[in-house]
Amino acid sequence: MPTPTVENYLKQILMVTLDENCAKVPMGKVASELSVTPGTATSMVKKMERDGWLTYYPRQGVALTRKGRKVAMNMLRRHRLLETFLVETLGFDWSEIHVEAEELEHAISEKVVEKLDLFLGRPRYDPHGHPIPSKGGVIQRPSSQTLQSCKVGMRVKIDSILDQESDFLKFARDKKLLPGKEVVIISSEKVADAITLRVGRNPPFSLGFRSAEKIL
Amino acid sequence: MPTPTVENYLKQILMVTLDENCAKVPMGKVASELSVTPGTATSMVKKMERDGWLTYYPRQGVALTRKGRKVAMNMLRRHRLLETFLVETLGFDWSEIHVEAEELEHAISEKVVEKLDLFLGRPRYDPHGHPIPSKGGVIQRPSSQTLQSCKVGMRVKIDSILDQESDFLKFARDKKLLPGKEVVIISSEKVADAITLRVGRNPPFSLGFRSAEKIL
DNA sequence: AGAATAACTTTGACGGCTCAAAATCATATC
DNA sequence: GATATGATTTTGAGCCGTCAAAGTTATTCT
Repeated sequence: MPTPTVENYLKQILMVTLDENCAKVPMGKVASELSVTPGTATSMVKKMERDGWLTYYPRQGVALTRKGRKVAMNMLRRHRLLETFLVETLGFDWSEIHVEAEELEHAISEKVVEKLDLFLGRPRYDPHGHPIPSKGGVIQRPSSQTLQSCKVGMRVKIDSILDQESDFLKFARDKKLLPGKEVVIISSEKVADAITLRVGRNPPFSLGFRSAEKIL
Repeated sequence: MPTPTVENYLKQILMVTLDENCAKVPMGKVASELSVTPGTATSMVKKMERDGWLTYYPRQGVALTRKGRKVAMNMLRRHRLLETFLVETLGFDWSEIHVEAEELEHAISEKVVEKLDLFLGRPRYDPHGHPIPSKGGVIQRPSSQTLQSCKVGMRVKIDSILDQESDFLKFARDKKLLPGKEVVIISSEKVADAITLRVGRNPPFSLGFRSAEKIL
């Protein structure tokens, strides 16, 4: 039932609640996130409340209803599945896929989503390492941060490695960089785009940021 | 620049001209083809004329302009490429794909179309057996080929001339280059981008490849 | 020709989504 | 507490694509 525009509002609102971890998303955020004037956001949000997608607390923000959240999750699923497809199957580069997926996610039917999911081997993470919600709308809570975002000196436990590339996984195994292990961050240079770390007593080694993003 | 709706009108109009082989598509046909009321079709068509997509002959029908035809061909290409993908890659049944492709064709970017074409191995026919227009907008007419693709020395019969431009048609008439006539290919120089041919006993003359593409 | 019918166009209206600009409210500051 | 600043809401407007219904023109059939 939702129009593509509503789907976009829903998805964007969900993404903010998700990574801001707050209950109400303020209108300003909604507007900027959707690149729309504040007035537009307000009127749109009112219509969406009228249609039961969210509840609107004037001058405070919005929160998705159960119904809205379900659709939003589904959009996220589509988006991430499509991104995976674009990279994995069509050979797109990381950087270009977001916009493409943004368009396609509204046009793709549930049936196609399913077939795509199957074709891709029911992936759990998209090329950025973000978890793909299941059909039912359940999402793996990151509950952890990427290695890239850790501060120097921190001692952290590896939760999971998002990359599927066998080369990378092999490398990680060599370095004992495995789920459950504890590592110490020795340095993290933004300019050099590299992180140096040590696992237990093994010799230290470095990782590019791109790789570091995949470690939780 | 065209909106999805305009793209639909364009594609549908092209399809009618193509398989009805008539120059002007009557408004009734436009309306029914797009499942809108006649009034809607009229007003839409007027806007489209204003924007240069087609020319509108009141109470007679519409004909695509060069610009409109180009976009329409591109839509056809997308549609058929997508249908091929849905069947070939995702394992859909050929009966269900039309509606799906109809939605996706508006959302898919040129870049994705290209990658998809490559991924599918640049297919020439879709699952229904319809020819897939090339990137340039050329469509293989069933049972005929473009003049451009003929070998030197071949003697071929003109099936039809795709261009609507009166200048070109006048030129063709002068040269007796008409449907039904037989022509002999005298030379075909890829580097010079020209084909020389003779119609019957008339003096030979040359055609650029661009023009030659329009002769089946 | 005259009338009936079919094809097409006009008119007036609406819902979706958007903007700019003015009005209002909430908060931080002095 | 009064005020300035920033966030939000309201108002008035416009474009797109659509419909229903009334009006016009062409065509066909006696």
